[in-house]
Amino acid sequence: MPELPEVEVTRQSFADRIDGARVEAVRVGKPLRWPLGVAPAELLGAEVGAASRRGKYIWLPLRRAAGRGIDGGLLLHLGMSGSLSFSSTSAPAGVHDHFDLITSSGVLRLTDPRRFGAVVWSPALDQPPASRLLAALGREPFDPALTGADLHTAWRGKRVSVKQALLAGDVVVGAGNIYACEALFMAGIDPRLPCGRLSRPRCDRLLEAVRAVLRRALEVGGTSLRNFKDAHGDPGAFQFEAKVYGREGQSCTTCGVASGVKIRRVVQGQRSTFFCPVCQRR
DNA sequence: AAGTGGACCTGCTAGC
DNA sequence: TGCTAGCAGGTCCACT
Repeated sequence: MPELPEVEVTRQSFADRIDGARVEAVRVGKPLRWPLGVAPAELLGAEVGAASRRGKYIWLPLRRAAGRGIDGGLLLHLGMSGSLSFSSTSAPAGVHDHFDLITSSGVLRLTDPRRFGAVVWSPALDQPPASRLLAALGREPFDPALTGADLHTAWRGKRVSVKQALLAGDVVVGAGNIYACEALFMAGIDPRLPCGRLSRPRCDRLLEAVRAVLRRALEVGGTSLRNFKDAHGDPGAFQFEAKVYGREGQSCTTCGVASGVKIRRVVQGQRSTFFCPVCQRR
């Protein structure tokens, strides 16, 4: 579920409420992608700080307080199917609830059927294991210093498709399968084009499209394909605005109304890519 | 070195 | 109705 907008919407939906809370208990369910890396008891009594986001990760700082707890933080990732909820009451844990941080302000709960998500303790963001997990991440899409020239430079000479290059997230983070498809549509670029063949102006346009798509998704609370909800339990609405994602065989909203041009689906790097063969050019 | 494919794990849906 | 194949929002790792 979670690409940058979903992660950010989730973060915003609980950050204020958990800030300053005291960790009272920790419940660990089935194993997630990586081990927690700390004995849950070590966290008890720690004070929670302001949750931040880097790429699709959420960093929840913890501080030793009143002689209890441990300095560091939890790095959370929602994987493919994860979501976080924050509620003042602690409902019984369901089969897919694999981590509860029970605090004086409420319970932060990770629900993740496929368990590709993770909750990893780290002594600091810039120390392992967090630093190692974040090391390969590209720039934040809304970093004002990031320009199309950065994409152009990073992709020079590379043969991977621009769609896969976006998904790789080592130049610019945040666009997953849905938003990469949507951004390429908005920019009018064929997703199969080798990224090294993109002209500088098209890199500018692509970055602008990535930003526009992510910004819009943030505005409407992200995409809820199956069951994404923010920590309040509210779903997003971007799925109603997708122009290509999941629309294989349907008419292109831009050119297909009169001409009957249909959205196509191809597989790139074992992921579905949706595009308009007319609007998106090589 | 860059590029490709497999791995992780579970649930849902379309099709027979 | 019941089974199976195929698909799903991510990303790390091993191999060529």
